[in-house]
Amino acid sequence: MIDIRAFRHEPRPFLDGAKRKGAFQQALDLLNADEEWRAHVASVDDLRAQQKIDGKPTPEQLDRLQEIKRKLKSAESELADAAARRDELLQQVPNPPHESVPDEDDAIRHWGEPPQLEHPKDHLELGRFDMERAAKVSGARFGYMVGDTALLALALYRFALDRLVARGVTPVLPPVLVREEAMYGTGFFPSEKHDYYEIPADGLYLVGTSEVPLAGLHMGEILEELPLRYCAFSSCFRREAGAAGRDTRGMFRVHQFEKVEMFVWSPPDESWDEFERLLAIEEELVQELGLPYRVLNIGAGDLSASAAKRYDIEAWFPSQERYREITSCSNTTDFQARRLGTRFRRDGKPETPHTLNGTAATGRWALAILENFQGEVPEALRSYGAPATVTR
RNA sequence: GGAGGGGUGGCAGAGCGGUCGAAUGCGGCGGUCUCGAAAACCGUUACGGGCCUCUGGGUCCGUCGAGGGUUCAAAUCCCUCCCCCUCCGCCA
Repeated sequence: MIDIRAFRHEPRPFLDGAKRKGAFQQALDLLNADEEWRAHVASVDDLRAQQKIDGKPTPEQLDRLQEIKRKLKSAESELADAAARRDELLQQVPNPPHESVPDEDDAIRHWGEPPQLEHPKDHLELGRFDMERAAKVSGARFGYMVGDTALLALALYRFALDRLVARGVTPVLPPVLVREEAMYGTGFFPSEKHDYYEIPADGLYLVGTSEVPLAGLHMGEILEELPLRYCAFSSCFRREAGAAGRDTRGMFRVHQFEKVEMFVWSPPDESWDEFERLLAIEEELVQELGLPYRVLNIGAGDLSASAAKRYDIEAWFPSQERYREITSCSNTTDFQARRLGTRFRRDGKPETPHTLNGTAATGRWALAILENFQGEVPEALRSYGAPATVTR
């Protein structure tokens, strides 16, 4: 959520930002709801102050105190209503985009050359994926990766983890089943609730990304030292309810995949440097694998509510003859941290840190590797257990 | 899954209807002492919100796992939920 006090103090940047993300009216409404809320806070606080008394009250005092109690009851319920309206709007006002965010997606850089292939085979023809049996066992949009293909994917995750650890990033194997609070705190709920799997019997949810358990790690804490740089390997689960009819072939878009995700807690004044560093790490990984790609500076309208800026890397997919997303990294500034209730101490005073996240490898990378090199495996992955050539 | 025991400040741990945001100890920070340090001693040390502000702060309100309730008054009494620990069972 946004910093309501900053918004109150200087509304313009937040209103402009909300406008770019299509939530101008909500921001305007919030300003009014907040003013109303503050009026109610004042009257309730005043009544409570009158209610204070040391020791036993005299009979005359008792009459007055009972009268105050009655007034308080209605004042408190009005306050609760005002707070609910304010909070609901507060959830809807997005993090303003950074000034360098364009209106439309902007390809800021290309690297590598798409391979010249007469008749490129796609990943299903190159690797060993068993989609039919997965459908039998789990349903549509699940897949088995078998043999060399499984080894390729595992080598990829281990490679990414290894490069990150070498940079001092702390590796984590997180829980992937989380409580509702973690989903709210990270901003995936309530807006995208239908996109994730729920375990009703236990009130838990399967995470769509390990960003959730990584962000949740320091929920409600006051951190003593920043930055904190983590990466996690986990399975990710997405219902992708609205995606039917698109990318249905093979493992390109499935309900379950594995991912190595980076997550950083940063002091506010360093987060834009951290952000560029995350992108640089992603590019180095993709470059070491030799995948041709482009970098997109994502347009304001495509940003999530929490992201102030986002870079995607899109790798070339020969079978589709186009660039497709393989990473996404965002600076959510203080938006997500405030919602999580995470702070850090600087000069003895608590402040809200910035959080950032970015992809360091996913199963989709394995598809890009198969398709771009038509079954040959990049040197970098061979020491992590992948065969030189993937056979089916 | 069964049976017990607990959740209080950075940590440990008192308090069990008003004088309690909360004893005491440890830790942290500042100071005295010292060539310096240790020890000792003195002081200080939770978070959030509203309003005011000479941006140093002032003032009022809230917070003792979370949410409800009883009461003029709740860390203390009642209800629901969450979490942790111990023993047994089960399991990788």
